[in-house]
Formats: sequence, C-alpha cells, structure tokens
Amino acid sequence: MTAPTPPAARPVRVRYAPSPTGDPHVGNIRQAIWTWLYARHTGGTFIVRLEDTDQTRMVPGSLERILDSLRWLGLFWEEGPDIGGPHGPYVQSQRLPLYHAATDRLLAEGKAYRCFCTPEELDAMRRRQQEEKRPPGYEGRCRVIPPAESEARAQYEPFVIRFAVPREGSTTVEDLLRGPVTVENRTLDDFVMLKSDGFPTYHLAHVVDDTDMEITHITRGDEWLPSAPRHALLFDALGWQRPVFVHMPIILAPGGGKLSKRHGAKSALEYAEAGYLPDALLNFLCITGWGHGDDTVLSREQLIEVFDIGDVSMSPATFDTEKLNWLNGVYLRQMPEPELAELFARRLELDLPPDVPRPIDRALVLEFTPLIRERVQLLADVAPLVDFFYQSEVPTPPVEQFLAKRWRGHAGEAADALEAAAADLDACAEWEAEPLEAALRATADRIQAKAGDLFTLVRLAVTGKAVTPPLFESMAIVGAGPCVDRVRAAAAAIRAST
RNA sequence: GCCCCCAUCGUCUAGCGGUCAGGACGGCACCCUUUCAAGGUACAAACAGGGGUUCGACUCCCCUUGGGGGCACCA
Repeated sequence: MTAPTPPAARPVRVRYAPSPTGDPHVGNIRQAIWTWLYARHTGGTFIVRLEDTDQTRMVPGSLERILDSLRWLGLFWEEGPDIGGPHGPYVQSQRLPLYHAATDRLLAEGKAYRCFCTPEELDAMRRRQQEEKRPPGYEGRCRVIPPAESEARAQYEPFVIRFAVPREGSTTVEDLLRGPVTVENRTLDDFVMLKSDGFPTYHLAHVVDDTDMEITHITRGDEWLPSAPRHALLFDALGWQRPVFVHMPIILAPGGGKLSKRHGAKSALEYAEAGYLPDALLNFLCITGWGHGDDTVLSREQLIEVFDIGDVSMSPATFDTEKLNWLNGVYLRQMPEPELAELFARRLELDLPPDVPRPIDRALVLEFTPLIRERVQLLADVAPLVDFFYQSEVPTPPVEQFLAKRWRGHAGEAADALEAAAADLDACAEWEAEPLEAALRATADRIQAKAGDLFTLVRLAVTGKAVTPPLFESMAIVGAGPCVDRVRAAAAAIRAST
C-alpha cells in the first residue's frame, strides 16, 4: 500500500469561502487576494465556495456582491457557485447529504453523539460556569447516553450532534506560518457539528468540503487558529488527510483595534465607488501584512511572480489610508493618457452637476487630462479640480484673503491690476499658454506688480479658486471671451465690495 | 477566568548569529515653480524590558510587559 500524497505535494487547490452576510470588507478581501495570488503563483486552482450554513444571518444579494468584489479586483476563479466545477455544488446549503453522511459515520463509530440539551439548559450551564469562575464549554452530559436510548429519543426530541473530543492527550496542528501549535485536549469541549435544523456548523462543513474539493491549503483568518485543533481532530476521526493550515492575520484600524466602518473599513466595492483603482487596492492590500524586499509598487503580474504565502506576516497590520491614497496616485499617473481621460470622463458623469450636458465631452476631458493627472490621487479629486471648465460663470472669488501683501487694504489697486490684465488679455491675438503668459508678464511689468501676484489674481478670477491646474493652459481651454469676461467681472466685484 | 497567537522607525515592511539595522508611506528642510501637485536632494525616526545560549545576538530559548484572537445550535 502506497502512502497518499501529502497535500503540500499535490497541485495547489485553494479556496475563498465567504459567508453571505453582506459585503466582504477589505480585511477579508485581503485573504482572498493572498489566496488567489498563491494559486496563480503556483499554477494552482482558485475556488470560491459559499458558506451559507447559518440560515439566520443570510443577507440577500450577498453572493452577487461578493462575486462582484472579486471580479472588480480581477480575482477570477476556476470553480465556484456561479460556474460550477467537478466538485460542486459550491454552496454549502446544497451539500447537506455530504455532511449527514459524515455525522452518521461518526455516530456509528462512537466518535460523535446526539446532544438533547436545550438552549435554556446550555445557558444555565454557562451562567453556572461563569459564577464558579470555571472555563465555559459543554461538559458532555449527553455523551454518556447509551446508543439505544439516543436513537429512541431522536424520534421525538430535537438534538444536535457533537463531536466527542478525546479527553486525554493533546493535539498539534502544523501551521504553515507558525509551525506546530499544540493544545491540551481537555481545553477543547465537545463542539456542535450538526445543528438541530440539520445544517452543519462551520467546523464540520469546511472539513467535509475541503476534503471533497481536494483543497490542499486551508487559508483563513487567524481567528480560526484556536479551533484548528478541533478541525484536525475531525479530519483524523474521519480518516481524512489534514490539509496544510495557513492562518493569516487580520487588519487593524488606523488607531489600533478592530477595523470598523468608522475607520474606513469599507468593502472593496465601496473603494471602487470612492475612486480607487482595483490594481492599486490589490497592490496595497497585498503589501500590508506581507513584504517583498525593497519593492512597494508591484503590478498584478509582479505580485503573481513573487508572492509566496509563506512570507505572509504573522502579526496584524494597520490599515494605512495615506499609503493607499499615494499608491492610487502612482497607478493613476502610470496609466496611458487616453485611458486615463476615459476614466476621468466616466467619473465626471457621476460627479459633475446635473446641468452639465451628458455624455461628458471627451475632447474637453482629453484636453485637460494632462493638466491634472499629477494632481489626482482619487478619481473623486477630478471634479473639484476641473469644475470651472464647466461653469458659465465662476463664483465671486474670495479675493481679500489671497491678496498679495502690497494690495492688502488696497483692493482698489488690485481691481486696477485685474482691469489692466483684462485689457491686455483681450488684445492678445493668440490664446495659447505661451503668449498668454508673456502678455500677463508684460502687464505686470507695466503696472509694476510682481508677476506671481498678478497671476494669483487672474487665477482667482478665471477659476474662482486659489488652487488650480496650471493657469495659462487652463485659460487657453476656457477660451478668450469667457476669460476676459471673468477677469472684468472679478475686477468689478472687488470694487463693489470696497 | 482559561486557552492560543503575535512583537524592527508614527505606519507597512527587509533582516533569517557578525549589517553604519535597508526600503516605502507619512513628517521636516531645501531645490524646481504662476497656485497646488508631481519630481529631485537631504535630514529626523525602530530592534518593548529583563534574563539566559553563544566568541558574538534584532535574529535561538525563558520570563515580564504590551497587542490581538478564541472559549455559540455565528462564521
């Protein structure tokens, strides 16, 4: 008889196994990323399996949202709920017979037993344990019920099926990242495998499915580490090979502590809406909690090439929004201009006021894209940067607070300067950035003002704000008529306000 | 309360017995400059503490401290 091939030596088959309880948050998604990368890196298979064994927590539409999240990030799967595969179905609620077969066998072999304790009784037990300062956990009252009696009571009493954990000895689980983890069996209680509604608990379901689906590596959050020995015991009791366990750390909120909605712990889809690029989020999530030498910016292809799941950090990492934003900017700047312009245009459809005609004029976007591409971190940054291109008149600029020193308290002189600029601009034959700059520098010279001071005034007048894309290029896009009008209007407004 | 895991700059990390402890984000300063960015250059910034092991510990072991997680008919 030849020994079965150990999981670590078989072609990699890994899975992402979410519950349909809402949109997966980024911590969860990071596990999907790592798992997917490992599959791609090893030429293995990436599987999606829906763990919907808790009827009470189901959130309608979750599955589609989960799959959409994966698709948006480009994490495609070879087997899954939507496309099936050789080990389907990939939805646990459709696999009940498999779980029942497992418990039947365990029951017959005396490795599991029916428990008739009511929720109230269990509650009372827990309260007692707490009062007496004893560790909580099922104490095995129903473990001693004779099989015949158990069989009989099962006909008319509700029950769950518990795994009979060996009382003696200890169990050692080999974790890929940490090595052996040992716990004393007496600290493990007889956990529930099958609920009274006939659905399995996670403990049973994943052991059955990971075996049936020939999963080689169980990648999951390290909140599962403490119960991994139970799972190991279950694999053993069923006579199945234990896969390789890989328990990966969680993500912490910026201030420390658990990542919550407050701290920007959004779902992947929310990052999409906020204007992040999938490749940037993928890169960022992958490198928080994992590192590769001195490299920070790593493309999808590079990640696939260098990622090794064994290099994942064992300690929890803090979510660094600033770094994510920076990375997003890097990816934006790397993008070819036409593609970037199209992205901007589509985003503008969402962000620009409704009175701007749709579809957004692509030619215009193409014109200002080179002016703003280095000034955008998130797609949501675009609209406030370019809105003045779309306004027929610009809001009265808050001139006073931006006035150069020489004009403070002398707003009239600022108005004069603007007036002079308007006249020269009006006379300017060519509305290209270069001539415009030359003209305004000449104006400044003539009225004995600093060029920068005058530029600031004109910027305020033309765009309505102090921070804008490059002035002369922007003016060329806005056009001669509107620009001169805006400068004149601003001069008048300043005069009126003094 | 019991059990398990973790610990390098503020943050993410490289290091895998002998390094000036490296990189990135962020910070600060300067350069560039019509604003803001982008870019360039420089600087500040870490091995939690205590014991061992060793010729030699960031690296290996133990304790303390700190952080995280688990102890459901939830996953």
